[in-house]
Amino acid sequence: MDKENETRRSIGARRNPASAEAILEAAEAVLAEAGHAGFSIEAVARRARAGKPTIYRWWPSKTALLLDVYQRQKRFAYPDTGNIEEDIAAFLHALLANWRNTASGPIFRSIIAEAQSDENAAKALAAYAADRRTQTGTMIERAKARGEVAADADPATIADLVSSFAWSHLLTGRLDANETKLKAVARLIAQGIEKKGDT
Amino acid sequence: MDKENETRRSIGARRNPASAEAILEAAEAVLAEAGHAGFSIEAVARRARAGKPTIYRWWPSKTALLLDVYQRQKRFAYPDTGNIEEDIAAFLHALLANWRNTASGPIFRSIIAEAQSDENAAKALAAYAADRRTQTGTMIERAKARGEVAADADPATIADLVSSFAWSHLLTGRLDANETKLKAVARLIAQGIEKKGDT
Amino acid sequence: MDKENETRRSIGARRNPASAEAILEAAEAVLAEAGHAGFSIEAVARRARAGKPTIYRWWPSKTALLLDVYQRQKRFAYPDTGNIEEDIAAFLHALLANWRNTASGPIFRSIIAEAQSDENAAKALAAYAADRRTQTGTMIERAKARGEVAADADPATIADLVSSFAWSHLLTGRLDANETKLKAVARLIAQGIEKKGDT
Amino acid sequence: MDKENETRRSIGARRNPASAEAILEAAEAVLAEAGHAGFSIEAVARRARAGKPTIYRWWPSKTALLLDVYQRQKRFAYPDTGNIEEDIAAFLHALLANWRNTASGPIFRSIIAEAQSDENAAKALAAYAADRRTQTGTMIERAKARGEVAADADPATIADLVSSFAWSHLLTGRLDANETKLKAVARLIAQGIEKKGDT
DNA sequence: GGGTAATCGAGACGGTACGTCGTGTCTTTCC
DNA sequence: GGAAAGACACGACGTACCGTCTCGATTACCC
Repeated sequence: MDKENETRRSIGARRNPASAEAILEAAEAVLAEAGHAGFSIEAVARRARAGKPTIYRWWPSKTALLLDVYQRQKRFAYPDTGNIEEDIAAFLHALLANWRNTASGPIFRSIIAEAQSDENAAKALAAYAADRRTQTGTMIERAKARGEVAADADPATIADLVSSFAWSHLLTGRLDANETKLKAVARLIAQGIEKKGDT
Repeated sequence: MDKENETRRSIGARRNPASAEAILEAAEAVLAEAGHAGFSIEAVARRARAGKPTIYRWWPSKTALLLDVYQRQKRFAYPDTGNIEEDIAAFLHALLANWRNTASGPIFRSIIAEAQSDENAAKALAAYAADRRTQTGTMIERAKARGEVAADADPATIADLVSSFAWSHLLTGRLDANETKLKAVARLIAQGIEKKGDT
Repeated sequence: MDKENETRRSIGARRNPASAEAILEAAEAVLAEAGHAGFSIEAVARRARAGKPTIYRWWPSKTALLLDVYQRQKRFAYPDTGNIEEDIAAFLHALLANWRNTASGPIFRSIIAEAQSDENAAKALAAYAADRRTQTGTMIERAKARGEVAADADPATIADLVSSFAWSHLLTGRLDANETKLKAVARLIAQGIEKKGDT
Repeated sequence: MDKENETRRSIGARRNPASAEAILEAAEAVLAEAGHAGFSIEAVARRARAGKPTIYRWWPSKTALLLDVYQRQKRFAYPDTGNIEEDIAAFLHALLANWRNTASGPIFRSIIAEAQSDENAAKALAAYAADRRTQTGTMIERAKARGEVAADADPATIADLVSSFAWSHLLTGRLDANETKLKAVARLIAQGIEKKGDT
């Protein structure tokens, strides 16, 4: 915090980690305070007391910086309650709460927005989303192993459905969805994929 | 098209429909050719051979213009097959096809992107999405009336789940989702909301 | 004043004097309040509750309107004290006071400014200034008749010198020139043109 | 001239003299070609192939730019003939000739016009005019030292009278005043301020 | 006394310029 | 050779006026 109240100088012919750090922190702060609209390289440079070229040297585009900032965000742990319906409900609850209470919500909104016009952002987002689906899919796999889920249910598809629901709430400013609704959705999906009792 | 190769004039103290038309057409063309990134009021004005103030007079923001363009594009009938699972599958299929095959897909992507930074866009999008959920909800209501759906299932929530799935495919460039996956999702949701007891 | 609180209507196929009057009054008021910078046809039309075309119909340009407004201004009487030095001093005093205390100062500034780019204004101003020089010249003629002034002194040139001095004070915001300075200038000129006592 | 047919670049974190030069040249050219009415920052920027912000960075207002252009133009030596009447005549002659034969005349007209609406221009012009009066006043001071001028004559006031006469001729398109008239004015003023007693 | 013609207010139209902001590139100076 | 600093050309932003137009209504004049 106060270690950077003085001007940073070059530390020789190599990247200054303090600058990189300051820039990422500034980017996060700007995003949290001013949102995607106020997020500009200029604003980040001003806030980080860094030169614009320093930013451009290490991040080729606004999108690259956004993605880096997002990577720094901590992720929550996947719930494992032993019951798929409760798992899904807890997952949705934790995801929305995380987006609502940390800087990661605005950041992820920005990335999605950016991905609609920027090719690199689009690729990065697609890759990230696919990875998330796989991760979330393991939750379903576990339930399948427990015999809760029908054999023909595709974990990635189900994960897709769950996170799509979360995304649309993020993108339309509905992160404060009430608990009842989340539970209803969890039940709906759990019921939709449940193993029919050997009928 | 060629009926307006001359300069448009004022037609008195009221809106000139020819200008409105030209602006919407130009907006659509600019969006199609330059994408969301290249979409600016200036570019639209140039293309439409209209003055910037004329655009600002009738559309308070870039987003308002985008939404108008989207409304012009989207022509979409809700399916009614007499079976909720087929209805959902057909709905998803038609929606993704519409986004994929017309200009409406890129336009809607732009609107969502815009809504992440612009407050007015956010409001406009939220209102639009809520309206869509209600519309789509009627599909569920019909099924409920037919006795296909459990009494405690909330049509808006189910519509939300369905359209969220479509949105996330739009936003991550997966409009070419294969038929099997769409059918699987439709079955999953139909099963998740089906009326018990009749089994 | 209150005779025009209602919307003026056409009075048939002829100029409505009430409109002309309202426009000239509004122009004068706008000029007095906002100065040359804030003087626009739009502002005058708004203030006069008149349509812009009504103004353009009767005054082809901003300059024409300005000139008309200036013509409406009352002019002061030329002093005649029986002594040329006092006449000049009184003339300068009255002219500067008139410009300072009435709307005519800002208006005349505007006309001079306008005349620097507008050809018509330039012609009108040149004609007006020449006329003024002739008028003021009569003051000198009288003195000549009284034997105060040398025979070879050209009244128009002297009037030119006097009014130039006033103009430059108007144009550089020095209308509040102190009395002593005006008197000194009057004495200087009077001395410069005095009949040398038959020496 | 042709050394800058390519785009100018930044030369680091300091003012690029080539840009300043190009802007001043462009401003002069625009003024010469389009006159005061067609003189806009946009036009200058276009012509100079410079960005508008570059102009605004160094010249806070249109007038500041105009004044700079005027300073570049005006090269003017004060006459010193050893006789005040001849000095004044030569000064007037040289000043009007300079305004008539170089671009400085139209430019100064523009500045005066601008000063009638723009507050900053007014201040800049007032300061400039006061400085000129002081400069011209030294001509009178010299004559005073030679014993040509009465002790109570104020150099600044006399300079004011002389330059006012020149201004009014500039502003009303009378720069081609004949020599006789200028001489008459010079004699008038010289006579008006001459030291008495020595007669 | 009915039709015509010119007037009125209103305000939209295509434009141009305003002054500001952000973009990504460049160069110098300091470490 | 990295870093801060900040100038550069560019172009979009949203606003204010420009001068022109077309409207619907309102009379006065002329046949």
